[in-house]
Amino acid sequence: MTNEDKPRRPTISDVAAAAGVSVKTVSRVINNAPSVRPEVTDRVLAAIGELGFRRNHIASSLRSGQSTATIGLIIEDLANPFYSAIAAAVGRYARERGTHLITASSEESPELERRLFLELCQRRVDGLIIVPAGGDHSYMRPELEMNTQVVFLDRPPAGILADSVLVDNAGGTRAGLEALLGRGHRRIGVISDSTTIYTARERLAGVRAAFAAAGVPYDEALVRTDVAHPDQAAAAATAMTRGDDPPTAFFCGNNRITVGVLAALGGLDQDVDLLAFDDFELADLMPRPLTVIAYDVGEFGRTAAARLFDRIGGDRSWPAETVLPTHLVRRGPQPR
Amino acid sequence: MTNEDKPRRPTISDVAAAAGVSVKTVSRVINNAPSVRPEVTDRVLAAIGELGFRRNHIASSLRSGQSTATIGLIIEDLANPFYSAIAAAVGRYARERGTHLITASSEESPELERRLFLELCQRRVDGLIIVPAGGDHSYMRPELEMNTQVVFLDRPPAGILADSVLVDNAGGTRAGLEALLGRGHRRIGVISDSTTIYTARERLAGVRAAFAAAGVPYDEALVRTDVAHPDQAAAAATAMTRGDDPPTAFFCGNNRITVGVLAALGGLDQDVDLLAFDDFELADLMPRPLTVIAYDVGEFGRTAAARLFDRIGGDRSWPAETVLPTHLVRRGPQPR
DNA sequence: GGCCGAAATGACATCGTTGTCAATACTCGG
DNA sequence: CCGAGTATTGACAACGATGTCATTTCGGCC
Repeated sequence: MTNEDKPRRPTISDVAAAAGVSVKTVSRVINNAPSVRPEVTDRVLAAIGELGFRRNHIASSLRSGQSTATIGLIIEDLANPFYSAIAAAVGRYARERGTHLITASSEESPELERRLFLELCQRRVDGLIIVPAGGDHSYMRPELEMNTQVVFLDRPPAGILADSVLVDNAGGTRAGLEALLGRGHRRIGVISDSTTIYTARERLAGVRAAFAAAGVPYDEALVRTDVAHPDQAAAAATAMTRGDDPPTAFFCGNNRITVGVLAALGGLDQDVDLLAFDDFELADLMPRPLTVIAYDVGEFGRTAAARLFDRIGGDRSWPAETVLPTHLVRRGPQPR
Repeated sequence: MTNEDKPRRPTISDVAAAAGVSVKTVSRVINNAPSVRPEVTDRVLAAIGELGFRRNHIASSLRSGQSTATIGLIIEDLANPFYSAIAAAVGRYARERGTHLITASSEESPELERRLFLELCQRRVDGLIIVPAGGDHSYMRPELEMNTQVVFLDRPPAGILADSVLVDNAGGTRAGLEALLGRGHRRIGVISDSTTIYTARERLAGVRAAFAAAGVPYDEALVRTDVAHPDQAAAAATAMTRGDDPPTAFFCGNNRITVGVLAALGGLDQDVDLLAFDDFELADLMPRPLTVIAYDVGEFGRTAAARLFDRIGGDRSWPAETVLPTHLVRRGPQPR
């Protein structure tokens, strides 16, 4: 005869009934509001414990209207260590501020990015950090005007004004290439992601600048763009090494490409030198010389998160672009 | 004089006013409910477009009460590629079902796990996938009874009955060790995570079983547990190799340990053989023979997600334990 | 003892949406 | 042209919490 088959969660009003007080008093106790006698507080807390009551965060944030204590993160692909490092940093930063994180992968599709963004807005996240896939973000404008905060990470916004946190793609790449050139390399294979992507364009610009400054011709035959997957990078590297007058070094435009090129070169051709944008964990164990254009990815994520929380906290200053520096690190076989 | 400084989001009732219909009719249009004349639908849609209205998902799920179209994922550390691969798989599976994912890292703390779990329940997630850090999950019982679905991943629940999805830790490890023993190794260093962790215990059991079956003594001096960080693993490996009668092979109990051991061994001692639980991306480029106990991590996550969605969909069958098989893969320098 | 201000408490409206149910409009058959 | 049945629409309550404001209670003081 008990209706245990009806597992309704206890509400604030169940607690009120059990404790013999009004719902408002229960609300006060839950929120540590003043003006509740200790004795009543105890009674309410007892009822809460007994019923296993937990405040419905949904209802709470609907009523109070302001904060859902949730932020969104839209990245390209969580399985990519670069992005998961960002997600981890952002998640930790958020957690330290009592905020939860909804992560979504846009899979590099502008359309999906847009859908995810709007869905997260419907959930009334307090703000979003986004690594944009699309080239036009004017669709965000209404949401921005309605007080949703957005910080762009790794790539700047287009068509709207918003904070962004970037790395020094061109400068880092140029410095890296200058190092390669300084080591005597003249034929350098360049493998890049799609030039629709900001970072790829910037990095290629860095390549060109370095070549130009050194007076080395930019041989189109040694440049391959639109490489979206390690396998394609491997194929491109293999093709280049098979040509006549093959490259003596490669520039890998991102961590996915580096993986592909490393796999293609395998344990052979120890002489081929590598310059890679993005550091990675096992870099030192790679069987060949390797210079990485490195930066603190955790810091990258934290910086964006800090900016976002400033905005959520009410900062209405003019949007700013923050650029993180890179530095070169020699990896691979350590000379002993 | 305009009050644009008051960026209130338009509500369903603003739309109703603009379209000259009742809120209920707007609600019908939003939800594709039948019985709205096309002409009225158009009028409402026009108003929606004009005002930039977006349904408040918070209010919606509060009212309808059932689903928030959100699930939670509690893992140890999103920065670990193993967990990020899981998160990516779960996220994708969820997204394909119109569900969002809140990811949280417990940092291997039972207390934090508990807090995160309860917080996510307060947000009324439809269900959770959890890689538990704690050894007692009876605190979850009230929530389970109130219809929150939980699937345990990688480690089974303790103190409650719930679905779990595991891998064949003991069997996989035993098979791997048998391979090592078959290759003639007799002194095998074993480096393991804390034995408070289920997977570590199971894998150690697999080690012992393999040793016992082969009649090889289990030398405590070559066993190191409670290794939580690559640096500790590196230190442990270094210490063992410096002993007299050093191991000719190592078993690395998880991917973090493998990283540490690889770093410690560096490019030297090409003869030291490695057996590692968990495959990893650059394994083939490692400078030494390597056997990995591999399994499909994406499948692992998807299996848990599928189970969870079955539960959310109403499956009330008896909780089941699913065990994924492992297989051995030779990695490292390829014989040619 | 009675009065005053502060503390404690509760009644009720409200957040933005959807469920219930009643009211109205329209269709078709006879 | 009427009535039955269906399609369309809206009024109102409700989801579970909190804000507003009124009311009650209490301690202290003259």
